[in-house]
Amino acid sequence: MNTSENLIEKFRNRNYKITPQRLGIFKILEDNLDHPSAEDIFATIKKTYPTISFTTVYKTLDILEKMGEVLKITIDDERKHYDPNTSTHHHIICLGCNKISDVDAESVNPVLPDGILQEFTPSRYHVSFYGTCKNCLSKQ
Amino acid sequence: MNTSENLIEKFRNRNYKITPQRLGIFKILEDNLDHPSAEDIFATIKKTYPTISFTTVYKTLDILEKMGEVLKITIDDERKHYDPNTSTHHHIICLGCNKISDVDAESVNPVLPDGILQEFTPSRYHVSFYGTCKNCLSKQ
DNA sequence: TTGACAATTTGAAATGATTATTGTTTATTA
DNA sequence: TAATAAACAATAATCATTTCAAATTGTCAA
Repeated sequence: MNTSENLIEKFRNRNYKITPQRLGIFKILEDNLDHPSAEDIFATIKKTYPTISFTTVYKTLDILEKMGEVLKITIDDERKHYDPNTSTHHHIICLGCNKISDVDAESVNPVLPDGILQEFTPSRYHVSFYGTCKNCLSKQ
Repeated sequence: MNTSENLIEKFRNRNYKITPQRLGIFKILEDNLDHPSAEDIFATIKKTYPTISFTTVYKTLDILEKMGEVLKITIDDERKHYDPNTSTHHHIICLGCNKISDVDAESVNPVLPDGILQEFTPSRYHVSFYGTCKNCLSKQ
């Protein structure tokens, strides 16, 4: 989980420029546990920079993902979500409202069978839990 | 894993009509371990029914998914894949060529922490492994 | 076996997320 | 403060998937 200062430093090291827009996106991501979509981030930063374009948001998120500073989560059918917590952990999504919460990594201990290990060199894994959140359950 | 006959029976029970197109899709899915995308299925069935439309393929897959007869897999960023094996199991995808293979369920034993269980009622889970397949590894 | 009808198929157009292009603006550094 | 390379905003394009409105067809009762 990076601070904005962290990301500024890392961008500098790679000769990426620090623009107010990028800084704004860093700040939104800092300590963010909400797993925002690109659209969520766009909507939030638009309050500060009303002229920012979607392209800038996607571009910045793309750089961050390639640098390994955010995870792109594919648990939701509809759209991708971004997570600044890049340490191994997992997610549960509500099938009613699509709310995503973190699940600690300790709860899972996957072992790949030999057959797979002969065919693949694994690099990481992610567990998607599906369920219904308290709020959606009460509405049913 | 359903046979075509199985699916015909289940469609009959729900008063869904058995059309040649649908039957063709059932046959493609039967014993299919390739995790085809909608496009893959479309391309295959087009050989038998050259006039079939993409809409029919999506519609049929949608019915099958809602009936619980196929799983829609979201492991691949680019597109969804369909799996006629609906028993709990997991997948590994090659980051090079997007090839997807099955991973037996026994290899994984996730336990949700209490905090999550107070917020969510879980219904299922799926583990996505990411790695590189033998073939792609040799090309690097 | 046929006819009626509702369900299905088709093809075209729409959608929504994401990416590419282009000309303008800006962060950086000398 | 000017030079310049990078990033910006706007717009258009792309791609997977959905929607929609005829035209067609599977099914079942007569």
